[in-house]
Amino acid sequence: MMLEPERHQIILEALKVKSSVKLQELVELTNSSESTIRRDLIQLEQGKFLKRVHGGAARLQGKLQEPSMIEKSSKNLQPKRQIAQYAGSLVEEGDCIYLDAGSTIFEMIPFLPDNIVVVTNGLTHVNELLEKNIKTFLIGGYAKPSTKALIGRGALDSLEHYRFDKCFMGVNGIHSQFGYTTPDPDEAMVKKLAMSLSREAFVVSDESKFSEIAFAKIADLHLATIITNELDPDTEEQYQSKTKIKVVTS
Amino acid sequence: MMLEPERHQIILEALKVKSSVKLQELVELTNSSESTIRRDLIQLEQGKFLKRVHGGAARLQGKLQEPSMIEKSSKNLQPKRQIAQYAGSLVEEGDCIYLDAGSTIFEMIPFLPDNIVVVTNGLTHVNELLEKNIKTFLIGGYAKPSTKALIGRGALDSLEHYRFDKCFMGVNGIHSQFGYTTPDPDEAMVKKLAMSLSREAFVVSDESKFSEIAFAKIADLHLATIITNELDPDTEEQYQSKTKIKVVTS
DNA sequence: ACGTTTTTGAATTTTTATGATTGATTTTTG
DNA sequence: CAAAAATCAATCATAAAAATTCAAAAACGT
Repeated sequence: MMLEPERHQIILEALKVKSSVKLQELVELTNSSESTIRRDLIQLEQGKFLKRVHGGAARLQGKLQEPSMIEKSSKNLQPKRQIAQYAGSLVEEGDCIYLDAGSTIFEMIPFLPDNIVVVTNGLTHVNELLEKNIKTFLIGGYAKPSTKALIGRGALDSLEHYRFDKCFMGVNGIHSQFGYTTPDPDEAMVKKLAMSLSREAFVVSDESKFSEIAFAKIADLHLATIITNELDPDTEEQYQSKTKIKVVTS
Repeated sequence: MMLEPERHQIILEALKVKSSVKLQELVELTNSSESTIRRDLIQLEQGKFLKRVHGGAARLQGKLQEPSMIEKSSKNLQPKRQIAQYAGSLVEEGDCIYLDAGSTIFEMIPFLPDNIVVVTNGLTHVNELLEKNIKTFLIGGYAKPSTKALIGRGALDSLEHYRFDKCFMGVNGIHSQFGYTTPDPDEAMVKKLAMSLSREAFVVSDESKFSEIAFAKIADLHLATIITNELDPDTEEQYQSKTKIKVVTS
């Protein structure tokens, strides 16, 4: 028999060689049954690692698979969606909110009510927002090629014209002493300003960011409510004392 | 048997070599039946990957194509693309330019040098620009759902922070008396401001916009150089007297 | 070791993709 | 302009694959 992550690895590796694989090939490759492979494919599709087609699976174009992405299987992605769903439920009709760039926040969009106004610095969010008929404003700024976030002076200038009921932020590090951090100082400034313009700020993050420190500081812990999934009790207690945390359980 | 994505890939590869393929060729290439290929072609046409023609399928020229297509002699280029190519050739290395939203201006992007800075209000332009490694800034503003252009007060505020060597504009009407016009007043304001911030302004348009008048006025004729394709001699003379016109011939 | 939960594989029903067939439409040919 | 040839759209039967269900096996925590 074969462990689940090992099979997933084999499937993704097979898709690196060819742009599509037949289900039967995967059955032979892994010595598992059809049913098992099917279940694997369902999981991997949900995690946006591949596209399922009749007869097998195909690589999805547009997304390059980073090695780090392969390791985290769909197990880490289902919780991510749960967090997003909860965060989305905090937004009320008529709200005016700021959405930070990045994939974590992107996941929230399907769960937003549509009678709201959204301001964002995430280029990738716009199509999704407009399809939901949400009134969308973009701030200006330099379009960062890697993340398609708008940053820099233009972004800060644009932001100054707005005030928000709520804002939702992605971060790279959450640390009890150093607060919220992210690698790019320019991005940090945008996040910091957006938070200060909001009546209520939320940091949306999975547990992997806790006790991490990135290069540039955004703000102190107490300036936002953290929305995350299950933590080990020690960590949870440690942070509960510093700021509000909402733990989303399955 | 063969998986669907694999067939699709073969079809698209075939269209990279030749500008059109016969259905029968695809049948042999893929060992599938006519019906299957027909169904594939319908799908691919719906996805805007090709155009279906009697007897097979043809490449469509609107989409972004491989760099090979840039090398094609100008005689094969459609008028719109010819105009775009000429407009692109006006941009010099080191320039800082403004690109208006809209499909006409979008066509210019493949013909731009990459050592430039671009500011734009066209959301759809950004991906294309970044893929060419062009330093790209977006202005802020309301994201208009139909055209994905950024307009409104946020757009005007953002623009004020920039100055441009050149700007390239799309318009809906060019009229010897009423000047340049476009249907949306908010868009007109953005265009007007961008033009006034540029050392040199260019209106890029095919001949269909001449003598047309849309609702909102952008600017007088003499404030921009018009880049267009062949006009009837009367029209050309009429406008020559009011502003500079570059007529691109095949 | 025991009961519980999760994972797996086989058997089923349902759905889907395919290729052949038909008649209609378009293009080519005389 | 009409007849012939080619291509197309629509329908249908069938074979392949997907979803569903259920029981056995493995992993897990106590």
